[in-house]
Amino acid sequence: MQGSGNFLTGWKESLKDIDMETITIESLAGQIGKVATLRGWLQQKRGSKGLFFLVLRDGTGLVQCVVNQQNVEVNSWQNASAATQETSLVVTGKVHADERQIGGVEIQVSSIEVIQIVDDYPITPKAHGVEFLMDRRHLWLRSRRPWAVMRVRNRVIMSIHNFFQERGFLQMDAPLLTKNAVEGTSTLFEIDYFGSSAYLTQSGQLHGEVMAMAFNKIYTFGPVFRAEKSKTRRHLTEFWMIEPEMAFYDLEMNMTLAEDFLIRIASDAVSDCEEELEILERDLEALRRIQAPFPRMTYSEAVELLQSEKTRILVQERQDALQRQQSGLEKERTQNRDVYARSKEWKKRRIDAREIAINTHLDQIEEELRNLPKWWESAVNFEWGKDFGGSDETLLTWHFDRPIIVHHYPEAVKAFYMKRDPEDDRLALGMDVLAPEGFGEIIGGGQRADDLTFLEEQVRRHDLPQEAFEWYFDLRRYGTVPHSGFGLGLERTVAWVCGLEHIRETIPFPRTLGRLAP
RNA sequence: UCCUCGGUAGCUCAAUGGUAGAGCAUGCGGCUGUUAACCGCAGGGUUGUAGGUUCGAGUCCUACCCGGGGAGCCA
Repeated sequence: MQGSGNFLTGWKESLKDIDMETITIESLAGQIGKVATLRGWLQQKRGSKGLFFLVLRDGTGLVQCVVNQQNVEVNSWQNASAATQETSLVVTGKVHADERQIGGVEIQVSSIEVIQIVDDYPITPKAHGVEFLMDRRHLWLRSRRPWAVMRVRNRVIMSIHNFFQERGFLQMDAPLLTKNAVEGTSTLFEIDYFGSSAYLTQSGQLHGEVMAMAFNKIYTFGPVFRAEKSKTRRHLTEFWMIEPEMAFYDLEMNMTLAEDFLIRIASDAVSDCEEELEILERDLEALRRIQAPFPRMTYSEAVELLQSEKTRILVQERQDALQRQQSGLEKERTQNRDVYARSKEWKKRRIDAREIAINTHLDQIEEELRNLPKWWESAVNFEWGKDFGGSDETLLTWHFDRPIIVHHYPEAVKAFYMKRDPEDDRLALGMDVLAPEGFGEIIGGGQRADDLTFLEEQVRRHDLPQEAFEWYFDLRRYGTVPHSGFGLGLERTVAWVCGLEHIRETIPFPRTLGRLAP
């Protein structure tokens, strides 16, 4: 059947026929010398008079397919000639090893059938802005970069399940619709629930505690919703959170679990996502350094470090490095302009493109140079008792090459259900894990209050409705035990593993302030 | 809500207050080993909106709309 089917008129039937012999691009390396049939879309096309190079995408990878006019029927040659970007195709040909090509293989095409020719695919293989791409997210997902990110996301999700399942945790789900706010209503999405109001959950925390008292060690894995009006690279209004909750765990055990957990995620990504991380130009060494032990410090120690001479020196060094980069780029730009007039046309175009890249980079450097003094000022004036801001977290993580754990926070900046430090009532047994390289807080958690009287008092102090928490109080009435847990933000974690600047690239369809579609 | 940067061709970006341009994409032509292929030709614009200053505004001023980044808040 190779190369002879008329797909233009009857491709649906034919697809069924070839199903047995169709293989995916990712499995081509084991098919050298054989004839393979591939189904996919045209990512890119190059060519000359009697020769076309088609880059085929099938979702599992990319492969270059060479069409030589002398080796194919007229019909196939016309199909190759007519194929445009994202045209859906069935390609049959011999698999050749070729180290120069993507995936190390190349298809010597014997026939091409077209399923649909495409006109004017909007995402061209050139630079595009964020807004343009996000408006076309349904198509953008076909591109190489989202391909890599989504595959890493999938790997991270599998690592999470494997990690907990291997340790005897039960995966259980918390409800998404809730009657009451856990921590204030300002960040909750309110919905109509048969005439009365309800909210979309912003955490599975309290229900997680219920399940831990029933099943010992559990983890939730589900979406949460935050109506925060934040427009930053770290925020989504809908994101996925993983919340383990463990009976008979204290803060120390909680921190060790979080540490083992992140090490597992990073090491699985390094070993299983080599190709994806290479596409994303991720520094693998940075991920390989994610080893125990993570630096641990109390909030007070963190404040001290933040305001220390060591931080000032780091800021100074960063400033110097940026200024060196800046003058280097400016010098390059000047040199390019000098040679521009006597350059050939193609070279001029390279220089033009490079100038745009340099200008963009210089803008970023200038912005950071503007910010650095403010960051230092804010750090040195930091008052004990406040929560860390984004810049404070970034400066703290600059001191280390792996995630850091900050614990024993002032109780005022932590949730009402946190247990107090028995030795210092001003402190809560909470902990945050801050990812390195400025990726910020990816885990927040702690040991939960297990004393009924204390919790009732806390609910009063926070002006929360007592009756709504009766079921929660029951956990402290009937067999209360020390217990702990934490929440991991999936998208922030994926952004960190992939080394992405924007969190919105880490979820298939991001929901942010001002974006609800596609 | 506040601060800050931006909005020019389908896309990415240029343009001292003085005739709106380039590359890519698209169309046509050329090229048998391309890797963001290359070479030639062509079409493509109410410069976000509304006012104002000026002999003259993409450029300056005012207001508004939309977007990026950040603060607050957070994973």
